[in-house]
Amino acid sequence: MIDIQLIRDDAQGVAEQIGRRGSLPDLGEVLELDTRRRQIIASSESKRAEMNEASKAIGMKKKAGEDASAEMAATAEIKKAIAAASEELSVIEKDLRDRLLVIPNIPSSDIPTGTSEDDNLELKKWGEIPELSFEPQAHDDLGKDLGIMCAETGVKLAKTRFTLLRGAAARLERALINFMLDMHAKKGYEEILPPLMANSNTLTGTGQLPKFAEDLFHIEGEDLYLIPTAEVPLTNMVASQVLKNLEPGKPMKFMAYTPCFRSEAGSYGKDTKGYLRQHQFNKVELVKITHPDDSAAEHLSLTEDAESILQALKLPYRLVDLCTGDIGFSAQRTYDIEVWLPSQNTYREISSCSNFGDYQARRAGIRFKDKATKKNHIAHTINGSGLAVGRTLVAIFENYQQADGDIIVPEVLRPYMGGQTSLKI
RNA sequence: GGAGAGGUGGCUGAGUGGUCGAAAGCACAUCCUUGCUAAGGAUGCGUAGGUUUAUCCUACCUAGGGUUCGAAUCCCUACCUCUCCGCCA
Repeated sequence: MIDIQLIRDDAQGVAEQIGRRGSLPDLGEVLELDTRRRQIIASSESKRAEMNEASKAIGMKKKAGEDASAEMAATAEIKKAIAAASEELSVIEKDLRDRLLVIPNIPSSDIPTGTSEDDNLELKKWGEIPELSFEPQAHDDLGKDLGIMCAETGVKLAKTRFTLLRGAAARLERALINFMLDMHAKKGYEEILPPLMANSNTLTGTGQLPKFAEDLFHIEGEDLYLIPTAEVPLTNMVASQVLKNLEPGKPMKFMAYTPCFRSEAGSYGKDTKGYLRQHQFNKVELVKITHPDDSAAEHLSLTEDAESILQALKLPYRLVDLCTGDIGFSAQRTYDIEVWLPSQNTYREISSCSNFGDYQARRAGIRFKDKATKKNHIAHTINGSGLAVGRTLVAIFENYQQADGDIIVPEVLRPYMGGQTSLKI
């Protein structure tokens, strides 16, 4: 949620900034509701004060053994007025909240304005694109030939967009998970093993609900959803809390390996082949809860933490600053890391690292106490994939493939693979 | 799933109809003491909203309804927790 005070101060300016995403939000209704809300609060609260006064007087009289029936009769009218006002108020507040919840975050002022990924800004490229003396094969063909990546079996067991890994691929996926967690542990992230389901309140905190319910798998008959990313449980761990020790330079850092579940509604026909876009995929997620003063710096360093995995695996990638039309609903700035895929002759997203500013934290009620002023303020939240495990496996298959269809195991992973140096036909 | 008990501030825990936003202790902060010394003392210390920004008002004792002039306290519902039984990795 964006700060209502910003809209009060300069609705036009806020609308224009959000408008950089592509469509201008209508903040007029919000502004009207906010004004009306404050009017009703003012009048109903003075009525309540009157009522409290009267009740207190009645109590005194009764205690003194006097008759208070006249005073008691007089409260009836005040009571009616309070009831009417509070009913209108609750309607207005719900309406206002519902509207605020579907307004996206204000994009950072210094990111490129644009309408699609074509307008994203490339910040850097890392690594050598492999010069192959043969036509590179797609990862799913390589996996199929090796007998270790079985799309048909996944479909048989569940439905389309499910894949079963076996043997060396299953082990490689597990090796990647352990490798990533071990790397990030050295950077001070605390490992978390969260629930894989979350309730609607939790999903509202990070912004998936109410607007994007159709992207989630819902558990029938329960207020529970399968998590689309570990961002949801990790960020909401500290929801509704006032953090006592959050200072600049001392962010809270969490990481988790979890499967992620996405309905992929609206992505029909996109990436239907292969292991790139699945209903279920593994991811190691990094989350930071930070002081507002250093969220930008912590965002950069979290992105570097994600990059360090690709560097250790020697996989070529590029770093992209997403434009206003491509960043997510809750984000104010997002750096995407895109890994090179030889069979597609292009870079594909493998990590998305976002700074949400105070947007998620306001929704989730994540605050910290400023030690100097003793006031509470809204914290900032940051998260990023470190990395998407399935897509990393894809990148290894493709970048480490040999002319004969074998796949070399990256050196840093060999200790996690029992010393195995290659996956062989 | 069956039976019972319960949900109060960062924590422990009093409070069963009025002056209770809530005793006490712990923790925390500032200060004092330094022959009670891994201590003693003083003071402060919940969250949010509104506004005429005042040591003013309002709301909040899991959540939502209800009774009452008045509810942390009584009633109903939901959720959650604990104990016992059953089941189970």
